[in-house]
Amino acid sequence: MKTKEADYKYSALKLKNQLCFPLYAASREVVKRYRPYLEPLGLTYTQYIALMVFWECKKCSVKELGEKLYLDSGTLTPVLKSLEAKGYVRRYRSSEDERVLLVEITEEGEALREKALDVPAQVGACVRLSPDEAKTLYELLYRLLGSME
Amino acid sequence: MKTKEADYKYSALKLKNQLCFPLYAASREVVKRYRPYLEPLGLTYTQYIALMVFWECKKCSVKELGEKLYLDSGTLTPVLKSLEAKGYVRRYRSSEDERVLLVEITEEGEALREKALDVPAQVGACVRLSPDEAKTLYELLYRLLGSME
DNA sequence: TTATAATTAATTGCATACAATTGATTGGAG
DNA sequence: CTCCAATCAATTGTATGCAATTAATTATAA
Repeated sequence: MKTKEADYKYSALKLKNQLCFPLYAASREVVKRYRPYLEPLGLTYTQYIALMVFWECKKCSVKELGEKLYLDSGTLTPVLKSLEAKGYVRRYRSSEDERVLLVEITEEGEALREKALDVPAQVGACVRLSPDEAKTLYELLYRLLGSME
Repeated sequence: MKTKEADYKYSALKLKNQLCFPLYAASREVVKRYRPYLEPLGLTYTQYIALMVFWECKKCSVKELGEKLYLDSGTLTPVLKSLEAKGYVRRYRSSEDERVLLVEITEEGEALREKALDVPAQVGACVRLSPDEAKTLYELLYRLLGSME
């Protein structure tokens, strides 16, 4: 087989022709940018986005949280136990359905919201996309997520 | 503080207003879609993209591989040892510079390329974005990656 | 009612990711 | 030539992610 034919045959297997790879790489690179700002708050990125849910809805079940974050109990259980150990959430079984574990934010968890106020802007400053580009990227990512249901 | 004022104050901390979150979620969801197609080949996604590099360049150092994949030796060392255990790559120190570990694809590794030929299209079928959308997303992701150097 | 199916978290096992450190080797300044 | 800094991979320790299984509880069908 000639080189050019092989190039064509295998072109779909080239890293440069993948959509998933820059998605995977960019995701990790951006998450890394959170560390300098979250570490002083004693939070990891996963703990931070979990808290973000509780800052908005105060209380929800592990299942609901998992649906919002696209994570399962295998990942969330240790994250929530860690947040509970830090005093930011309470965990307890629902009295109406003992299968359901409810998670509720504490006063300390609420207070952390103030300290996190600047995090989005600080991380945003690391990412030099125009507002238009960021908006388009945002919309395409949600379209991608929605297209995989 | 009134509710509307609080809404405004904390709007940057809402999950829906994050660019990173859909990036993080979409990345994991897409990587998950590889599993049914990579498992029969005995590969994980990380092993697959590492092999993708070797299918193109035959041989490179851990450092070079890390630059291409945005991964460090802490992640790559076990991945490469696993690929070596499966017989897909060889690992050896450079004779010119003993600090450098060279990784080279084997015949078995080359052969796997044939079996992986359909993987990109199979995963692509799970993602229903138009060619234009996919192209724009691809470009924005690389722009994002480049903007964080 | 009662046996079975479905639901929900937790657990287990494995494979990353990555910061920080270590160890071996090389390069460079004086 | 000789330290000393730099480089490179491996190691260590921590925190995910996730598939698969388990355990407890609830819903449902016969």
